[in-house]
Amino acid sequence: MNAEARKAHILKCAKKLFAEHGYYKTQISDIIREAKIARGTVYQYFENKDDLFVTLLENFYADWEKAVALNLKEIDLDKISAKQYIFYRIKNTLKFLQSDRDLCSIVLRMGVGLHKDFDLLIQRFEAKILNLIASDLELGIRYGNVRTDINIELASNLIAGALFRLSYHYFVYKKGVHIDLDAITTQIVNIIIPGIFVERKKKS
Amino acid sequence: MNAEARKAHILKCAKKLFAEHGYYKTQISDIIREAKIARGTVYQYFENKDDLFVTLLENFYADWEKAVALNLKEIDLDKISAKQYIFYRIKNTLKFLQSDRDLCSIVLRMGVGLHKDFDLLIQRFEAKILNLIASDLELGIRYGNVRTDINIELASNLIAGALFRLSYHYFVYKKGVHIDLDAITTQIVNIIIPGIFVERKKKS
Amino acid sequence: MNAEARKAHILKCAKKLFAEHGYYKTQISDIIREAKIARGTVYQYFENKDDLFVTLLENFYADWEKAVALNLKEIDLDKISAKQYIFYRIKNTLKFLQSDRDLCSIVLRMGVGLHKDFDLLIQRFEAKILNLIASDLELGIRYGNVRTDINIELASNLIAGALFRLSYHYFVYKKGVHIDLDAITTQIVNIIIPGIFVERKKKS
Amino acid sequence: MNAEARKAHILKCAKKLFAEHGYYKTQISDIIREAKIARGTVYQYFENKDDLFVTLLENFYADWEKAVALNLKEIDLDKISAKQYIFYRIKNTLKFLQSDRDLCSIVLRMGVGLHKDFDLLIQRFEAKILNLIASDLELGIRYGNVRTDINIELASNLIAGALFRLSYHYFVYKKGVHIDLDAITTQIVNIIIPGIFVERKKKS
DNA sequence: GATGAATGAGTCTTCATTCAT
DNA sequence: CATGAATGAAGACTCATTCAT
Repeated sequence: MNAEARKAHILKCAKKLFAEHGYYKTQISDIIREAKIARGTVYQYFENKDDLFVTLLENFYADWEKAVALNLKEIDLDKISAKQYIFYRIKNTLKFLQSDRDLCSIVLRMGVGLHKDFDLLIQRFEAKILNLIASDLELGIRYGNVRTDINIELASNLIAGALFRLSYHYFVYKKGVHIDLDAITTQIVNIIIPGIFVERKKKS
Repeated sequence: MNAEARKAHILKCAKKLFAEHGYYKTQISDIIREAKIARGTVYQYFENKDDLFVTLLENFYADWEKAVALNLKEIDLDKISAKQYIFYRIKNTLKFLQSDRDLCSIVLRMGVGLHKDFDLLIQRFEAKILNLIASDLELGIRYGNVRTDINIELASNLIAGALFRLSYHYFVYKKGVHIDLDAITTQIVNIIIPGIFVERKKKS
Repeated sequence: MNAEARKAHILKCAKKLFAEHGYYKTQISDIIREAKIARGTVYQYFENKDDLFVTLLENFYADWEKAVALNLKEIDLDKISAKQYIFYRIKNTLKFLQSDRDLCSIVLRMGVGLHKDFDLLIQRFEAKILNLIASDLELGIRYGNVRTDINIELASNLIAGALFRLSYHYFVYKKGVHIDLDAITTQIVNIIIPGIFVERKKKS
Repeated sequence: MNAEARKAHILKCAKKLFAEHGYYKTQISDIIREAKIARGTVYQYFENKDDLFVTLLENFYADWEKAVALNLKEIDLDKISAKQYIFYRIKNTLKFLQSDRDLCSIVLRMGVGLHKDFDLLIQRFEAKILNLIASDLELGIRYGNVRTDINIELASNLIAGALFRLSYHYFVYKKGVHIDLDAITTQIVNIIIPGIFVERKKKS
């Protein structure tokens, strides 16, 4: 196996383990066992464990950049509708993330990266929110407010993801900035409801 | 300080540090320095570091359960419209998450839990996606397809969050299950577009 | 409970635990749980854990001295045979050791004082030696060399105890001193055999 | 130094220290200082401190088994007298225990395994019993009851060892079982006296 | 005297990294 | 280049002892 190939091999094995057990629970010992190489060999190709992990992430981002650039080149803006454009963009984003489950797991870190035990606990919480949203949607369907062709599993994950990210963005990332909860909620509702709700002829 | 108060004090200090540096980068030494107590005192109130962390999470979930139960009691379903109901629900969810920034940071784990260095790298990726979405939205506004009253910062976080969660849900969590990317993308587009796009009189 | 009684109570509880789990595996926590007293109370009566243990041992030795002195006073050397004297002495020694099983266990430390696991391992070895001696005795009985009225269990423990102590005495305690193994073995054989072997009329 | 040799080297150093200071008072730090190796090296060869100690014991037992098997093979039962057989057996047992003073010290645990301080205390007690027995023997010699060719040091250790083991066996190990002290003492006396006492022509 | 929360020195153990072969 | 034994800094946890109430 030549240098290039060996480096790639190590990366692949490490990626799998990082995705499964997180950065801290993955030991060099695990990686060399998985890759069937000697302990010292890792350090021939990577400065240290950090470098190995960072290389993984950077490869991911480089791939992402390339994928986006490629996608943009393929689009002929004059020939497709805005809706088709959006469809195309979203599909390509999903396709990219789908192409490497391990990296997706690492980068999106939802329920990974800590102990298995912690993850389970966190997933329990997320499952609760998802259920709550799902039951609200079902309620809406029964009452005739929500469109019957909605995929509830998808819609509740979509809404939960949106709420989680917005919470993180406004409450953690932009800490200290004053937040007008009513204004934000109104915006969220305005964006989500039209796509979820049954269209009423008048005075909706 | 009585037992109850001391335990709460330790939890508070630990929470802050876990939120800031993640589980693994937070040492017992850090916690006792922050809490100004002796090493052994932590172990008087918690079995071990895990227990401390799990207690934090479990408290959070218990609080969440209580908050949801309380909110549901307050709602008089007959008196409010479906839209008002949604508004109320979303606002309360956000309010709850806003009430404890540290726990929000721990539980939503977006860019937390690993090294500062790794987090920055991951945030860079997320920022790129957010920018991409934002520029698409701006493009849409310029072309007259997207509503001009959309808050771009909010909308792009909403969409990114939705896409991240859906990717995680379908590609990581439901690994192995066959996924029809076109169908999923269509659903996503159908939900998001009505709230984002300018309503066209005909043939939109 | 007055001071005297409380001190005795603590000693009794500690003795039981030391006998069962050894010095190191017995924690102050165990003692105060057993004695149903507060942590600090132990230190009102004893300087430290060592002191507690040493007090136990010293009480034992003081009792032993008293018992021996008492026994000697009771004997009227002129009235009993040498054999009766030996009988009396041995019986009293055994009686004393029997009177306090916990202290006996602590002081004789055979298979106690370390982990349960270690003890089991050591007992396994001792059991093997005992079995070996017992089977030799049975062999001797079959061949008509050993007295049939011998209690094999007792005799093998007696012989094993003798050999263990002599080994310890000559090989550990008197380390460095030259040992003539043949001479010692001859002595041991000369002492043990007459009591074990069948008396032959001639040419034994 | 190859793996085999290094493991043996660690075992040897640990054995020496365990024999000298007991299991608990021997720290990993002591072992690595003695063996002139790094802390981590111990854990390359042994799971933990327990494993190190248990390995020592198990090696000892394995050696013992081998030694016994070998000895039995060497004996030609038809060619030696019963007395010679006993002599041979006892001598080999002693020889084996003599061959490894440290392990002998660990396994026989007489005055080892606790603090030096405790050991001294316990040895003081044992010395008292030994002296008592010795003085009884001297008394017997003066009165013409005990054989003059008896080695008093050896005989008193033999008797003490026998009594200690029997006490431990009947009072600690077989706790709960009813013990007939007179019967036991009679047996002991019957076994010991013939080898110690001067043979009387008549009316013994 | 009794209490038990607080203390912190002392230990074991882990694991990323090095380096001689 | 590959190897894997050796390293030792770092970190979690224990538990005898103290002391304010």
